[in-house]
Amino acid sequence: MDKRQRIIDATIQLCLENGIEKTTISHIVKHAGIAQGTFYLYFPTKLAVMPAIAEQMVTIIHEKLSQIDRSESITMKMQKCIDTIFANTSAYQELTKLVYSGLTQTEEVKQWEKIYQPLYDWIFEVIEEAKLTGGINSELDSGIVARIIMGSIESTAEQIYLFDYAPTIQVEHVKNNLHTFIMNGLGKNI
Amino acid sequence: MDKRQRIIDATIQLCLENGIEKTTISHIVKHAGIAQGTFYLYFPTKLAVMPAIAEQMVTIIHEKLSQIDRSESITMKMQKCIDTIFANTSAYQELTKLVYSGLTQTEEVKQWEKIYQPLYDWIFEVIEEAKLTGGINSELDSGIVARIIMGSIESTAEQIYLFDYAPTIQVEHVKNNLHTFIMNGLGKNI
Amino acid sequence: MDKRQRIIDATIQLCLENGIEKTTISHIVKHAGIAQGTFYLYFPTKLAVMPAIAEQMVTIIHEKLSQIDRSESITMKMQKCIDTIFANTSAYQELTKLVYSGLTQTEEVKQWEKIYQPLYDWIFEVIEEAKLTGGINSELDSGIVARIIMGSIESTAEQIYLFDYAPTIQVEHVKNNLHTFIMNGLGKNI
Amino acid sequence: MDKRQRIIDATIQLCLENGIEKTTISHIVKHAGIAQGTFYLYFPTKLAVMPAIAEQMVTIIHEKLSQIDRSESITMKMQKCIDTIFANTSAYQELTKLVYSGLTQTEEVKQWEKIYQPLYDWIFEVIEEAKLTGGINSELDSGIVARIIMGSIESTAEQIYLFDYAPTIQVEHVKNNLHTFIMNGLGKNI
DNA sequence: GATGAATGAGATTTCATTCAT
DNA sequence: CATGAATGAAATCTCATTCAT
Repeated sequence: MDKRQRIIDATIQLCLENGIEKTTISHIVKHAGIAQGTFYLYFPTKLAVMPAIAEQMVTIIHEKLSQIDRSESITMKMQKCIDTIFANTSAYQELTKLVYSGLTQTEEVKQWEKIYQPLYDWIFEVIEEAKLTGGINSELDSGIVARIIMGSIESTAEQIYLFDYAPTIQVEHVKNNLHTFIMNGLGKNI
Repeated sequence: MDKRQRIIDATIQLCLENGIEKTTISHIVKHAGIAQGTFYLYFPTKLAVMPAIAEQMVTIIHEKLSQIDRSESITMKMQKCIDTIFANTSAYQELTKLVYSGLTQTEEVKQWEKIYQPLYDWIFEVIEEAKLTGGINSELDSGIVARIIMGSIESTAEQIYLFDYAPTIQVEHVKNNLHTFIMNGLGKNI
Repeated sequence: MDKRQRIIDATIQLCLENGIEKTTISHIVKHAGIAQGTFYLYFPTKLAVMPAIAEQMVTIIHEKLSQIDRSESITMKMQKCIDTIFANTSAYQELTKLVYSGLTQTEEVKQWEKIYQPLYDWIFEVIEEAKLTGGINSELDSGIVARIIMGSIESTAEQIYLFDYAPTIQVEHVKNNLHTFIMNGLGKNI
Repeated sequence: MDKRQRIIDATIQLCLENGIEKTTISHIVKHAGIAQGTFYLYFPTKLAVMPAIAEQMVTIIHEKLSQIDRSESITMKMQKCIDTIFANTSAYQELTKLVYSGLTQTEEVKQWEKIYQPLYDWIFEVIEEAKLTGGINSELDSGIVARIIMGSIESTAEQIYLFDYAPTIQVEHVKNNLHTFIMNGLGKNI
């Protein structure tokens, strides 16, 4: 019904199937079941749809993170955060690729920061809280470290699921290393 | 002389100037000073040039890392590694974007792992050596952590230079946080 | 007005002037006064226009045959049929060639039968009527003989006009032989 | 070994597989295992290979016709001629198509007459002999009728094998009609 | 004779964009 | 708001032909 949403859905599906380059507005409108001209009533270009897709994906992750019990330890929270990102990257491998290359291809790149904000905020809160409750003993800038952590989790997940590093069987081993590294990094247990 | 190299060079330069989308094969051949058809003798499509570019970029970084004195401490080496990646990402912002979206758009994705191998190996050696000389006291898997570290450095650099996070003035502050986080992560000073 | 018809007309005219090989889609659209992309809204390839042309040509011949008075003798009708096919092959030499090689080059070959049907039907009717009125005394299968006759007329006309057999001056002599042969073949005058 | 023959063979095979239009000199030389430039030492263009192919095909038919016993009756000879052409068209359906459209596409068309000469001559001799021995009582011009007959046999065979007329099961029925028609046409048995 | 990398004119094809309905 | 036929600039891609080796 909602034409805007139908455009987004069609774009996701087509890009997943054929890649961004080969997905054209003509294909999108055909797949969305709308007229050629209608596209332009909602988006100026094909790449302008990407932020909407990214937003949708970030929202999914954020919802999962929000369900984590606030009273849990930072160790546990970070564990679950890693699990969530890994699960998401695994499930939406191609979509992740899509969002990445979609965003990097345009001036929309700058929006990345804003779209990711909720995730950074979530980690930020976790760190700040841990600082207060003595969960960690860190001198680090929470805002910056939040980004570093999110980046390291994502890039590790990508290396595994997108770039084919390591047999899938070792995923747990990698996740454990990553978790230890991050907790160490935050100065936990010192 | 070498036509293949001239195609790669032209592709890099044009993509840096105008972005991937707007760089066409027609532009490339014109800039490379070769005939239209000659392009197809070396690459089947525009995107097929990307792995060659990625390789070249990794080579540049690797050469810089190789120049670091082997006798330096791991702390110093990691510092210089961060500096190198940041400098590179800053200098070749667009090329970085290019490599990223170029690689993710094709089946070549899987090559990424292989192309990056030299960089992972360099960090791996640094960690292993530090373990031996007592520079760090880590139980972590060096192969995995090498990838985590490289990922965290790159993603942080990208957030700064590509996604416009943080005013440039704070770059040193971010780098310090990143360095501390990594060294902590490795279990240094425990 | 009708873009499809304009494409067909332009294709015919250009192929008559320059041959099929040298007629390009670019030429066709220019001559038809439409945009390059418009061609592809109606036909996927140049050769896909051929069946439409064949149909048009058969229609022309069929109209001429239809004008022949039904009350004439089979001898007269066959004479006029020969004259019509010869005149047509002579006038549209290149178009005939075009239709032939156009149709044989694609999967459309099978359509030939269907397109030619009206001509076969016309001869079929003539033979059947002659059988009834005693014009001929033939045991032959009218459907099959209709095709044999049409084939012999066309191939003879082609030998003369396309393959340059016999000086033009002898055309009447050839036509007479052909007519006698066909009438004999049908068992006339026995 | 013989490069000329290898070009011809490659051209036949490739045209049978992909059609004339889509067969390029590049494909031919690759398939023939010779260098790009070598082609031009033997043929000026792709279509210039066609007469060589036609010649090859006509030679095959002519050899079969030559094996027919000279002492047989014209009725028998014509029967065997029909059988030979039908068998050939059936076996080399695609090659026939190829030769046809290949020849009609160029100025080489005029060579058709010359290439076919041996076949016309064979029928010519048969008719002339029959005239002498009283096998037929025809006033027709043997040279012209030879062409008419050959044309009618070929076009009928094509209708059956190329254009899909009539179920294969009726082939004998068609051949019988054709034979009767031709013998009648020649004035036999009057 | 034979080679095959290189050429580049020109063909096909695509597709974002418009605009009258 | 919505449509979709038409556009045409510009892209990709082909391929006959050449020529230095």
